[in-house]
Order: sequence, then C-alpha cells, then structure tokens
Amino acid sequence: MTRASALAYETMRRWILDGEVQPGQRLIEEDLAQRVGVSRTSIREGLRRLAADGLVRTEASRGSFVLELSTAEVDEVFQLRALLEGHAVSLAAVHGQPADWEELTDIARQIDALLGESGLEGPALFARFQDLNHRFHQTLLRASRSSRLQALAKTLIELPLVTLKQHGWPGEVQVRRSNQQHWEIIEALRARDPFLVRLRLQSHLLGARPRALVAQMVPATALM
Amino acid sequence: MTRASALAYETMRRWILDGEVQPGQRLIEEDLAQRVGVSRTSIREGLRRLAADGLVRTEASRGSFVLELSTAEVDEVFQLRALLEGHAVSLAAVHGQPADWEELTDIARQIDALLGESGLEGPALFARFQDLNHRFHQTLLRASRSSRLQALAKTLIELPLVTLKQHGWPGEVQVRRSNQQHWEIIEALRARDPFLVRLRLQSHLLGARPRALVAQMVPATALM
DNA sequence: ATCCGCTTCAATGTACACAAAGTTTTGATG
DNA sequence: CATCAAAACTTTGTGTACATTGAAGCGGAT
Repeated sequence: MTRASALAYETMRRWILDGEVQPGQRLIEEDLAQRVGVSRTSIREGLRRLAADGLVRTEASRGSFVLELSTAEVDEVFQLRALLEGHAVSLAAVHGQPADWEELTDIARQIDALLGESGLEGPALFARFQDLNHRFHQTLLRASRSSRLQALAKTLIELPLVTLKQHGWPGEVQVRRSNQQHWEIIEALRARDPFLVRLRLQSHLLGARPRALVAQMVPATALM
Repeated sequence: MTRASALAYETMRRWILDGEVQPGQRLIEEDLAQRVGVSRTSIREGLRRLAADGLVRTEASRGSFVLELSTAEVDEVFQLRALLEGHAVSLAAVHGQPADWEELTDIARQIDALLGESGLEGPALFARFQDLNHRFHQTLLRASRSSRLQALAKTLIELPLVTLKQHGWPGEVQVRRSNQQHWEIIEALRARDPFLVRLRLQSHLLGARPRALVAQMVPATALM
C-alpha cells in the first residue's frame, strides 16, 4: 500500500491547516522525516503535493515554507471562490439530484443542532461548525457534477484555513447568520433557479469578508 | 542548480504537449529515466508535477498515464476557461496598464503578419499561430494582476493541447477570424469596459468550440 | 477444457548514501 | 573594531539499492 508518502502528506497537511506550524515557517525535511516517522524521500513527495495545493511554497535549494496569506490575498481567494463556487451552484441547480438537496439539508440541520447545544462556545463550537461548513461547500461542489470545477475550488477553499489562528473564531451570531444563508441557498437549489442560487452563494461568501473587498470589486460585473 | 528534476519535468511536458507520447499511454519510470538521462528519482518528481498540472494521471502502485480528454471534457475545460479568463479580462480592463495593451497589440500584429506570409499553411502556420495565441492569452491573464487567477487558468489552457494531433489543425479562415476577435478584445480593454471585454472573450473562447457546447450551457447564466 | 491458486516477474514505493548548494562561523587583516 | 574570505556545517538535490505490490504466466485439479 502506498502509505509512507500519503501519511507524510496528510500529516503535514493537518499540521498546516490546524496551525501547528506557523505561516512562513521553514520546514526542514530531516526534522519532518523524524517527526512523521518516514524517510526523507516520502517527506519530499508529500511536500511537493502540498506545494501543488498551494499550502507550502518551495524555493529551489532553499527549502519549503508554510503559506503566508496577506489579507489582500485572502480577499483574492474569496473572490475566486465566489466566481468558481457561484458557477458550481448554478450548475448544481440544473444537474443536481434530490439526494443532493437532502444531503445539504442534513448538514444545515446539524449546524442548527449545534447552535441548540448549550455550553458549546468559542473554539469548540467553531471547530465543529468549521467541519460541517466545509462539508456543506464540498457537497455543493459535488452537486455541480463537474469534477474539474470541484478540484479547482477545493484547493482554494483550504488556503485561508492557514490563517485561522490569527483571525480568531467567529461568534455564535455569525454562525447563525451563515447557516441561515445555507438554508436560502438550499431553497434556491430546490427551486432550480441557477441565477438566484449563484447570487445567494456569492453574497454568502463575500458578505463574510471585510468590507474592503466590496470596494475593490469591479462594479456590477466582477463576479458575473 | 535544480536541474535534473526540472529537465525531467520540462522534457516530459513537451513530449506530452507535442503529442510524442499518446493520450492514455503508460509511462514507465525506468524507460523515461533512460530516455531523459536522469535517475528515476528526478523522473518521479517530474511526473508528480505533471500530475499536479493535470497532464498525467497517477494510479497508486500502478503507474502514470498520459491525460486522455473526451470531447465532453474538452468542452468542460473551455467552459471553465471562459469563466476564469472572462473574469481575468474584466479585471484587466480595470487594473491593466497601457503597456499591456501594447503587448497585446504587438502579438495581434504578428498574427496578422503570419497570415500575410505566402506559402505558410497547415502544420507550419498552425504551430506559429498556436504559440502566438498562447502568448496572447497569457498576456491577458497577466494584465489581470491576479497571480492566483493566472495560475488557475494557465493549467486549464494547456490541457486540451494533448488532443491536438487527433483534432487536426484549424485553417487559415479560423485563424483570421480568431485574430479579428483578438483585436476586438484589445479594443474593449482600451475602452476599459469590463463587461464588454468579458463578453467578447467568452464569445471568442466558446465560439471556437463545437456547437454541442452551447446546447449544454445553463441558459443565459452559465458563465456570468 | 476451465477454473483456481501459486509462482514468477516487472514496475512502483521507500530508504539510505553521496553530491551540490547555501549559510553560518571563524579567523586573519586592515 | 570592522570587514572580508575561507572553512565548517547544515540542508537540499540526486542516484542507487532494496522492499513491496500488482500482474501475468504456469500447473494441477475437477
């Protein structure tokens, strides 16, 4: 079984996404090899995959560094997500199946349930919301029935996660508002309205971003 | 200098894009190593980069295969190109510089010059047009001033090239029509009209595709 | 003759050792 | 004391040997 390199990839990927290694930090192959428990060969293969994902940047003969994202770059990523996922949901509105709506509904229900649990707050609430939210967007992408579009968007979705520890967690209010929008997206999908669902999804993605982004947008047409 | 792996990557990439290895063909690491003149280590690294580009597909423990694209997948790629490059040119209309317009104009002039040369036809004409056309679209992407968008679109642009040998070359008529559209795109950029330039670019990209594609489009909104 | 399982073989996956490149330390000199 | 160059060390890049896996071919049993 192809395991050592896959193990290296997944382990390091998790370290980066969970913030256990800092953005900008240099990654030394030998150290990684010892920590993961595989040889440098497998570590190198994992690093190259991470570089392809955009999670690390590799400079020739100088090593690999964990991705750093400026706020401007985070905005850029969200603009592109809005473009690609907007397209995806409008395809989903046409090609999607009732089973897709069910899956989305199930996830939205689980997020609602999360909000109902008393005593759940801060990091704990956030971690579970994060996971469900991620699944929601992945499910939307799958419903587009375009594997290539799915692959492109998937990499973008993960990039901003490296900066989460710096930006802190959203509060219960934001989670509530976010899931309300999820329900509205599902509604537009059930109605098979590609135009409306795209608008709602783009609004969902860009509304969560700093206001600065809106000002930078190409007026009226940037994301269409 | 990082050379062996870079050499492997570029050499194999050229083989694939030039059709010297067939779509679907299995690539055996040892053979490649001998043909390129580097060790399997470097070949493997090159293959992984090609896999990240989407030019080869790697199955665990079973080897690497040159990308195969069905006509439906080619259409899918062009749809995504229309989406991403459409966005890019509308950004270019806002953020681009006069130097960008000059560069584009220069390329369009060279294509016109190509058509003026008597005796140039078939594969020879096509090869030179192909190169200039590629540079035109790359320049458009650069003018968007979005490196991430550029990177995403760049990989898509190259994918359909693997099937060129199967589809034959476009004639002089198509080249002429294509460059006419290039001029119209440049005009819309100079006018800094993000809406118009996006429409013209999408029309340029999708017009060249089989009619079937239009029928598959999500009515009215697929690419907006 | 066909099907099942075992052996054999070819190709990929992994580890390790050596080579090349880059960085830091050190020491001599002005 | 500052500066610069050379040596020592650290880290990445490449080649090669060995391990593992999957496929193909072979042989025997029904």
